[in-house]
Amino acid sequence: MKVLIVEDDPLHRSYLHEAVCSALPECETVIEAENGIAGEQLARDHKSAHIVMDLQMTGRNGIEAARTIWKERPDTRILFWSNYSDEAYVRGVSRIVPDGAAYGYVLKSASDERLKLALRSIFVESQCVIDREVRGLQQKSIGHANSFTDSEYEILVDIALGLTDRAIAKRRNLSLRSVQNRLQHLYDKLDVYQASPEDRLDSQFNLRARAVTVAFLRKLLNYSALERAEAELQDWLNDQS
Amino acid sequence: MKVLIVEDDPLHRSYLHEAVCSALPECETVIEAENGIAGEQLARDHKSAHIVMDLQMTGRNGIEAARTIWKERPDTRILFWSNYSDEAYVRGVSRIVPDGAAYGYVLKSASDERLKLALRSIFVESQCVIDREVRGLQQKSIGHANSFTDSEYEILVDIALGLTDRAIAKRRNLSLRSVQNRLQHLYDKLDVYQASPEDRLDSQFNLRARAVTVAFLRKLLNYSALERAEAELQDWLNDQS
DNA sequence: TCGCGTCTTGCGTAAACCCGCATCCCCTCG
DNA sequence: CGAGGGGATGCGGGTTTACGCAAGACGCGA
Repeated sequence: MKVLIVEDDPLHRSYLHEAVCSALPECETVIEAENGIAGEQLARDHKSAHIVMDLQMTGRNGIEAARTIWKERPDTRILFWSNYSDEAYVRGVSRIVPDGAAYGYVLKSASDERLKLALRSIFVESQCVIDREVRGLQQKSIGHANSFTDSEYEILVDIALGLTDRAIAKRRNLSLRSVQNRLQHLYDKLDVYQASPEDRLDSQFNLRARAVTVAFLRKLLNYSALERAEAELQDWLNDQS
Repeated sequence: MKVLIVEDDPLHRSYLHEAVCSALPECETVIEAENGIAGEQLARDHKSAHIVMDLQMTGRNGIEAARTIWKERPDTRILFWSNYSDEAYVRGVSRIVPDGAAYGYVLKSASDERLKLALRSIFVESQCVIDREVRGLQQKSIGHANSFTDSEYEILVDIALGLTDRAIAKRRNLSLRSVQNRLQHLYDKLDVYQASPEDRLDSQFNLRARAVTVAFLRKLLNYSALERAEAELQDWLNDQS
């Protein structure tokens, strides 16, 4: 068995290395990459390797790297090991995982035990292991109450990128009014309407900008999500030319 | 000599602990805190302690913690040890450092040597040690060309929070037009006007939202800055009531 | 096949934004 | 002390947003 570790923090990398060796005695090779690009390359070079991947890396982040790796070899087993359980990450991951792939998501705050167990479950038993906390988010993200549908999330990203209603309409193939319609749903769900109930009507807030802010504060969006979205946007803009 | 370490990642914490012991043999006590709140408390309990602090922590982050610590004891020596050199962090730190205080800012990517040298310089020699890369930012942030004045930064934060022009005017004691004036300067500097020169005039972008986005992508803003700004905003809103 | 909820569109309006043009005020520099 | 530059304001108007109202469109069980 081979394991590829993709993690940019040297301390965490060596900790992982040790954890892998101790949890998987049958593993004879451990390879390390310190960023997403190198990780993709090494994954190509070592076709049979299982992967442990950090999500937050500078440059090419874990989600992007995982996407290209899975694109080339969908049955790769990947364990995401992250500091955070931002909804943006969780959503990002579940958006790219191929059907039937075995993968995992454990938080860095988890105990040694938990990490080792996850390593064995995924790489030996081919089981999915999702951290309880992350799982909670996924559930909520599907159960419709107070959570976000894909179309709402989509439009959230679009305004976060700074597109106009018109541009969104063009991009998503909708009428102007539909875009605005979706926006209203978004505003409702994000509860952007200032907590001041019987306060004066001057709402103080620019709904569009405020929506992005509260999404950020709620971890619905984060830097990495924005970065990816911006890249996609640029692609689209080029196609448009 | 006493040293207080404030850092939420256990691996980094123990690494720091070791670095401190080896760089400062004269240090007889090392105390650890795993978040900002605990850090503030321990700083109160150990008046003479020097501090090494992480910036990015969940809950109360390093900048907030440092601010209250410095408020109570302005001559405390603090070494910030961070993963990033986002302009938002650099700006946040230099905004709160008291006159004449000895402090430091080194990146986690720095070598052992660099870290140990910084520890000795600050805690023994009372010198300021700013990482070269961070220093670069600070300079640029003062040299006016293509950098941001405080008033521009201020209004950037305000729109990032989602305030309307009117609300900003009230908050900053400006006329509506002045707010819009500053906004235009901001848009200029952020170069929000779509890179498409001779492209069709439909600018695709909602300037206000786009400005926030590019500020984020350029690390002029980050989560922690938003969080702080939001807290200040809430205070202000309450005063308004 | 009917009925119902959800999503999409149009129309129309009031409010918020973006911004060129033109004063004023204040500070600095020669 | 006068010239010049930068920021604060007013005025005016063209755009874009936010959103109520209402008519279709689509899908899905009874």
